[in-house]
Amino acid sequence: MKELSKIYEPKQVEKRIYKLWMDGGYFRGIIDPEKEPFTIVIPPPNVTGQLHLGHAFDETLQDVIIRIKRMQGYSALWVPGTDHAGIATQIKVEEELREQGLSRYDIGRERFVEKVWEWKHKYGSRIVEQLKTLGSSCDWERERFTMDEGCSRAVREVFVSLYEKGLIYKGSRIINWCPKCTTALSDAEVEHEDQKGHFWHIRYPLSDGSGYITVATTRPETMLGDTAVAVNPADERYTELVGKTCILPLVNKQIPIIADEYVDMEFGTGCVKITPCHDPNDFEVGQRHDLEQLLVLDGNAHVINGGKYDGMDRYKAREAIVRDLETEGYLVKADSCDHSVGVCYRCGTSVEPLMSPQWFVRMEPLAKDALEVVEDGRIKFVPERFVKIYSNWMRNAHDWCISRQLWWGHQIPAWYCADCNHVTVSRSDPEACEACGSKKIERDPDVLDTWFSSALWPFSTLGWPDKTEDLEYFYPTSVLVTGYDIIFFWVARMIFSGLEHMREIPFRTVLYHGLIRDSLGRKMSKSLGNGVDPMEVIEAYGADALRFNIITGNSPGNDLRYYPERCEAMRNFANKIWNASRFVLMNLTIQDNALPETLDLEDKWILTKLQILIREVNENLDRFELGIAAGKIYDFIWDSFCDWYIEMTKTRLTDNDEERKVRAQRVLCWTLTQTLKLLHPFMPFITEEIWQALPHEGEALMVSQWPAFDAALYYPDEEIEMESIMAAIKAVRALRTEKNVPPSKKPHMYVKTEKCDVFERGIPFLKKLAWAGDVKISDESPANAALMAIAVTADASLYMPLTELIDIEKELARIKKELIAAQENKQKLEAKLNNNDFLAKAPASVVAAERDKAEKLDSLITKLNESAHNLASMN
RNA sequence: GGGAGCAUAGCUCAGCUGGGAGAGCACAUGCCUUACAAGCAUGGGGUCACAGGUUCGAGCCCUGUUGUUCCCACCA
Repeated sequence: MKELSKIYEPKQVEKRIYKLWMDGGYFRGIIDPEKEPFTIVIPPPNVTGQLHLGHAFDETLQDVIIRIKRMQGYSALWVPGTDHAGIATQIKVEEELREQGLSRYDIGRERFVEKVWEWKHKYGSRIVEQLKTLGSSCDWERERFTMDEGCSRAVREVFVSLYEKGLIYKGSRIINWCPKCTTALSDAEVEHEDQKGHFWHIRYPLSDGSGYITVATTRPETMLGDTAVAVNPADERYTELVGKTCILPLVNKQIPIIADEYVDMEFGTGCVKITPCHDPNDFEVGQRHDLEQLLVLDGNAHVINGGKYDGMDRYKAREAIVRDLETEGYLVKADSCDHSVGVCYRCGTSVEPLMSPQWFVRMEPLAKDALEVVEDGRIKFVPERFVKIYSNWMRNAHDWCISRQLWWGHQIPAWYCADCNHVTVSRSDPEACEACGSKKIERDPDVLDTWFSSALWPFSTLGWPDKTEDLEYFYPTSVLVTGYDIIFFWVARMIFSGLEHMREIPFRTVLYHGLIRDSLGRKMSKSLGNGVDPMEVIEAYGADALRFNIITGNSPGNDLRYYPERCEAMRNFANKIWNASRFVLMNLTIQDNALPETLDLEDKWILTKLQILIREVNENLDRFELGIAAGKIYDFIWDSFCDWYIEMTKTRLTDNDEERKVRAQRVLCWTLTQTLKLLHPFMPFITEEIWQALPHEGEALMVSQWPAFDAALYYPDEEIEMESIMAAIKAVRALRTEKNVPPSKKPHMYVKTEKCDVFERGIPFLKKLAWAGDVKISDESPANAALMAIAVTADASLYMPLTELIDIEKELARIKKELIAAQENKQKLEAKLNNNDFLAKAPASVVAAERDKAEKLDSLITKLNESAHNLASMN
């Protein structure tokens, strides 16, 4: 490394280091009764997907956490895996087929599913490789797939057992149907967007010829399926119409006029057309009034049972029906209006509510416990505000439609008997109907919602339904890290599934993160073309830079804007560490890595700063404040270690005194090592690379011990002394900058202070860091003070004979500015200290601290006044 | 219709259980000070959205207002 370039080149390091970890087997989760387990299961990315920045965000957070826990001595396990992603994957394969002019029906189910498996084998490893590139320390020997043998068995077991408990049922209900994906969707899979539309007012003639009743609708095409018109029973306008019938225009069918509480008298005309098969409310009304059910749209959203409109697409039918209504004089008016339209979350097509026989999970019995464990804190949400969102959903969750009219997925284990209609639901494929023994049974063609298998992920990946050792040891998992956008899809369902099947929560804490947006705050999407490929970022800046960019400045639950410039800054940081380490190595003559027996002032200072850092970082990490922790490590390395400590050691490293030299080396090396440990979870590659080059014990940084606060290395007095010298150095630098004095000019310096012994020890630093020539320390003012420039701190006045360079006016102005600021501060403090309320009510420590500040300020003001006076006399 | 988040420097964002406003980038000035110019030093720049309240003390807690983003919702 000593020979290596001035610039850190991640490309030459990352692959090699990852291999070192893999070869060492450090990622393996090992069952060890002596240790406490710490488990994370990965939110499985789509098996055929590509890593995007959202994944990078998610995985980085998990990797940071698992690496910290591993170093803290837990038996850490991060279970990786991928999701079969029903619709998404099926669509991709269908697209490929389409390029050959084929549809899935052309090749048939069996061949199609084979093709998807081929696709999975072709692309399934891509995302895994990308995760590795990012540095993810997953236990790859435990990698799982939602459709692998074990997970499939878990799915089957869960389905059958829920069915047996009556928690899964099949029924004809209104579901959300995507005409493009030609499948049912769950409520969670429907997104709502406001669209401009019309509110059509349509006259339905009364059968007895006594007039009309006017209804209003945004979807006139559904009138083909109307089987009633409803009014509110309390609505006096229509009381006498209830019980009569009216004639459905265009269809010329008599339908009843009924009274139902559901109707809002204030809204529209107060009359509602009832279409039981195409609207959830109307369905309910229909049930209450025993209305006829008439389906008028098929799976492609083409009209059926609609006479001359049959075969028309739903929008074409709407146009035609409106036109006909107008021609025939039934259309009263068409108001423009905004209304909320449900669209498929996959393809964006407007979903069609329609009645269809589907499988459902009964939510009410499952929701109760799931609600409780989150509300009573057995499962902790970070940040807490998501509890409310979760509770609200869980309280109002409708039954979950789990059947999908797809081919790729877990096929529902239900067989229908052609002879007796009995449904056989079974853990193993049946030969015959369990009720009548008939062999004429046929399996339900539908598959399960992808999220049905994801819901089992925390325990199916650990071997359930078998009672495995993994399950025994690693379940419940410790932290789940995921985006707040899938609380309902995934988190909620894992919680009730864990409780139902394991009788135990699936995880103790859920750490939510936000979405990654582009630099303009927009969601990253294919259509906008604003997506950023993490692989390209890693190629350009390195995985560590990407990781650090993502972690710093983000707080739990908040969205993150991605800024390429920030990656550059983080790359620069990596380079900074690289060069600091090069410096340490260049000067290193020792073979072991231990602190020296004697410590100098600056050593005690940096060690104290390090202890403070360790304490704070650990506190932040306990609260999942990863960004704050990372920021503090950044500051320590760049400011404390590089800009100050390394510079300070230079005075010793060039010394002839061998003992002093080695002391500096030891503290440098030890401090760097501790710092690398703290930084490792965030920037694993560069830290490991450097650590390997430093004198060390053990095989790898990633399995070394995490730093703990050590009171024996905490020297608060020396810290204050050193900071006092540093303040003097800063003041001198400022003065020199003010006067444009280059570092090459090294004037004599005279320090007047009451802390002579401290400043005696500071002489080398004043020479090195404040570019002083000879330095004299005294508690008296120099004889020729009037001819000198003065820098002032609370503990010292520093005089330099720079008369010829001084612009006295400017200097006076500067000092006066400083004086005014100090006096203002003093006034505020005085006010506080003269306030009896403050003295009486504020904690004693705060009062003492304020008094201390006041004393320091007094001293500073005196000195500034002195300087001003001197300068004025020179003028 | 219900709920939540956000509003802090030119930009993007931190800011812990209330105790003198921070970082990165950008900007200005000066430095090749033999680890690093992807660097060093120094500096300018903020009515913490607005209005009340609680408190000895508010960016932080409470109430309201405005702007903005998002989530949920079966008024056709």
